[in-house]
Amino acid sequence: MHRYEAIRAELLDRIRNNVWPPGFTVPREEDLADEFGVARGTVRRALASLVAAGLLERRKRAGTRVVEPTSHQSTLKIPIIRHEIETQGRDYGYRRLSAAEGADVRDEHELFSGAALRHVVCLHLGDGKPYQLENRLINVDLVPEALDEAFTEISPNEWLLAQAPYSSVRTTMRAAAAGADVATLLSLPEGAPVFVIERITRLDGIPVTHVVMTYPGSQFELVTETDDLRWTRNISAVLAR
Amino acid sequence: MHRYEAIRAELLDRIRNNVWPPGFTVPREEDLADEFGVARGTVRRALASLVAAGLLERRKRAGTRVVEPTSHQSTLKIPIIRHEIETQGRDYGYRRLSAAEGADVRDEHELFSGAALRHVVCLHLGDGKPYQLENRLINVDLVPEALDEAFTEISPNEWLLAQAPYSSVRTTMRAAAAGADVATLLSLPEGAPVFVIERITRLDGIPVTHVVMTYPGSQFELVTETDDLRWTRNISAVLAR
DNA sequence: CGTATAAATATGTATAGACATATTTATACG
DNA sequence: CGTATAAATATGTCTATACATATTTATACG
Repeated sequence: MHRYEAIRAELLDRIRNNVWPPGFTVPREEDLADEFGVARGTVRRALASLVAAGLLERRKRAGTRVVEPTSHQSTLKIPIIRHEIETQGRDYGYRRLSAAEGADVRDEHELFSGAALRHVVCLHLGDGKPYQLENRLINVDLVPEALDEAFTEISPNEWLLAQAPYSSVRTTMRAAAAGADVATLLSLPEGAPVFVIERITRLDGIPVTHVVMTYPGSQFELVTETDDLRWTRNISAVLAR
Repeated sequence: MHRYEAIRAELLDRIRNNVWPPGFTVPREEDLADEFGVARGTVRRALASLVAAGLLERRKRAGTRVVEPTSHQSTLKIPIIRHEIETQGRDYGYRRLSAAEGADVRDEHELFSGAALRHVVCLHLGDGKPYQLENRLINVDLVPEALDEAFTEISPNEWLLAQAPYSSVRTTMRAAAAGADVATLLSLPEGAPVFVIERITRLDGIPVTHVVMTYPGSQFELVTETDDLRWTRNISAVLAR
């Protein structure tokens, strides 16, 4: 175990056991360095990792304080769906249902402010059964290559991830009831619960793509896991049954 | 802008524009330090932040490589529900529905391996309307103070966050149909879609508490946002309509 | 007594160098 | 020609020091 790790563990222990309660101002770096017999840089490293974990907050001159616990925090990873299905040892299947461009495409959410769009609807299957419905708009002003791609073999999700750079992402998750059309496509009774992930991806503020991914509620769940700290940024995974 | 930030921005640019494509081995620290005219430590700092962001991976001696983009990643924060409701400018209401202990409590998931348990069911309201149903088991072998708390005024969620230390958390999210009992408590028609968050909290591997939180599907959504990088750990928020 | 100004100070950035440690690469050997 | 062994090397850890910069704290002033 490295010195900074040992120091981090010790500091974490003091926080966990309320030796340093929420709101407490931690001793300054120099004093901690003296206490542990290390250089200031080593203490700084331990402190930085506790800041990243959300346990401490620091302000220049004002010092370092223990954060009040107010929320659970974890990291969420949403992988390429093909990998997700294949990881489970199931057969991945893909079907493009429709593709449109130009005047045929309506920007319902008025997100793209008039940009030329491509609209693709497709279905991802696991062992032949519907697993995810992907409904996607692509800004072809920003990604003109999308016009040359039929998306009959590769899904827009995967294609875009490889092609298009982006700078910010907004992900929304919700539960909903399947409408008539979605129910048919996913082989569900109308009104059945579905898990919906909606994502808007931007490059420097301009929307690149908007996607609504719909999963049968009975077959899908999102799992994130954290370890090590009182709460922490961390490894996570998506599982589905 | 600090030097390490400028360097990070430049490296990020090279990755985004495929000057350094996925799989590419980045020049060694010393060469980068020479190129930018800074010390090795400064380059290391820029590289470290890109590793944290999931864009680079490094192995001793083997070098630094650009990661293949395989997933979207974001940070998820689930706040204390009272804060969540109050932040929206709505009236927070709380009602304990039931509390049990001892032989009355069944550990359906066989999670606690025989530990003494406390079982609390309660309802969180926004402007008087049901917002979240909280169904919780607490390991009183680990948190004996939970026996002295009636939970008529403070919710177990909030009480535990202040009291009990933990080391790992597993969060599961899914869409489901409301059963008869849940539907009644949340004032929903039976079979209506609900958003379910289930969380198991452990301390050194031993379960501290297990909670199932159920939200009306029509009123709740989870939002996470990232910015700055191709993909990134980052600020996030929970919104609900 | 409040307010502007100056001094003090904890954190933040950056440097340069020494040594440790995984891995890879080169070399020698059976 | 494959395999064990030694050398080379990129990243990782740690130290010690200098200076920058928000903020706070103390001081002087109207």
